Amino acid sequence: MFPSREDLHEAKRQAVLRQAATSFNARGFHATSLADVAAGLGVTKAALYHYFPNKNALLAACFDHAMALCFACLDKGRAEGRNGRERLLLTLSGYIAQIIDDLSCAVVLLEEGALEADDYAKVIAERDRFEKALRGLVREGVKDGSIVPCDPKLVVFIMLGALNWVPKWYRPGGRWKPEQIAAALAEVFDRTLSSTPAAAMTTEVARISGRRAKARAAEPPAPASDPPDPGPPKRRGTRARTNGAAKAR
Amino acid sequence: MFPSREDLHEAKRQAVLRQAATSFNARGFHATSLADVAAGLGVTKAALYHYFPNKNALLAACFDHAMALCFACLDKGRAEGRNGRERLLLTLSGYIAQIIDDLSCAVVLLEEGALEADDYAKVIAERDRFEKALRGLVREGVKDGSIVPCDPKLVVFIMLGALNWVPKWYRPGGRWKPEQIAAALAEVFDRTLSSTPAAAMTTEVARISGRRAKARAAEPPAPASDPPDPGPPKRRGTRARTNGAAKAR
DNA sequence: TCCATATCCGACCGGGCGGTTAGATGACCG
DNA sequence: CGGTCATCTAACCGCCCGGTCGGATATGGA
Repeated sequence: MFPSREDLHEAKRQAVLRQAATSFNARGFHATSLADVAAGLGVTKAALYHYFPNKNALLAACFDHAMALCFACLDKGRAEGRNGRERLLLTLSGYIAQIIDDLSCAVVLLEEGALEADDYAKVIAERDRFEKALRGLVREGVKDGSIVPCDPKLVVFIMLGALNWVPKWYRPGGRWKPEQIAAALAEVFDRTLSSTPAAAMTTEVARISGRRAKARAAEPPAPASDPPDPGPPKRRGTRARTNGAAKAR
Repeated sequence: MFPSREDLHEAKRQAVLRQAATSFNARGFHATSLADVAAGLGVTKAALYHYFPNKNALLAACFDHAMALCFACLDKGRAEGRNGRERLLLTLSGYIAQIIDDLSCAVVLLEEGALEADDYAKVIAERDRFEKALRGLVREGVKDGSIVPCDPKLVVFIMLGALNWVPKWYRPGGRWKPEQIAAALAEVFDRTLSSTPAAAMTTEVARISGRRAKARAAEPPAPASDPPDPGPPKRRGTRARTNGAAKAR
């Protein structure tokens, strides 16, 4: 028999965690009782205590899981992107997929305050590390010319805000499929950051083709130059041209 | 004597509301007890019941107030902007100032679920109206050429997400002043939406000059054309040029 | 087969919170 | 001065929720 005793235990633990994350996301941490979580699994409250010592530990585990996923996205983005902008947008695409698809433990991000002091410190530290890494990608993009000069801290805040807000309006059965949303957001962020901003964006998210490369990664590998951004395209492509230096300093 | 009996009552009511909003924002609705709110005002729990029938009514009042401010911003933006993009960005600048400065009742937006059914329906209806209006501004901007073709619904979601996230990272005593943040966000959104995106943005929010026109409203009134966006500037200004049609459909 | 252990349940406890009530205080008005 | 009403408090109630406990059932190893 494959599933050993410990395997089963771990599997159930995961199930509890997922259910808890779902409930917390739906109604908020404080508004969710352990009885709610248990009911969602068809067991009673007391059963949960076989897998977690208390409610706060459950929340902490949600955060840990979410942060782990964040860093996984970061690694993937770093590996697959060809310049700073691509790496950043690939990372964020992954992040959003995680938020939408994965029953998203992540969005619990809203209730950090509910954590106990030491758990809180740990999560915040991790989150800071993640944000610092994103800012690093932005700086990288500015340096290699794929991203316009900007304040990395600010743009990262903006993007994370937009992403973390998604669960507020995303409707699982709705007309916008997760991949479409991820692609659309990447497109908008690309417009914001790219040193060669698009002249137009998709006018209907619902019409974005299913499989669509994110972060412009699949665009023709830029006829001319390579990894560092192609710079102003030869002429009248799908890119807008920015004018002048100014503001930057 | 100026303050009549009713005036005093109303003033205290407002004080209760502000305190409640502050507490709700800080710790969340469910995590805030009425005793907390009362303590913040130096009174006891029972006193609050002279001004609000129950805790939920308090929350509902917060939402009402917040939504009223939203529509005030909208009116102001509509009146002062010279094209769709300006009107939109002015509105959002006001919105953010409200969130940051005004002890922000608004951010309670996160706990809508805590409202009772009928209050909930009312707030959601108002919020939808507001979002619809913003989308209208986007469409307007696309039509008058100040905003690139895009999906209005999506970009509004993105912007509201970014804005509603601000309270998560804004620190009252910090290096970024509220006006700087408002200006910086407007600049980034401008980069995202403008049909003539800037070639660079501010690289340090903390260095943005105090009084700074928002939404590009104060830029030289565009030597040539008028209200509708100046279109691609004559040559090498501070604006990037976008290339081609493509994507739009 | 029998013991040890894991799993889960029903019942319970203690505390905290929303909400109520009775009464004390004081301001206004005739 | 006396009555009325607003204001606010202290004390209390009932409920719900996090957490615990003893016991029932099942599972697996020797």
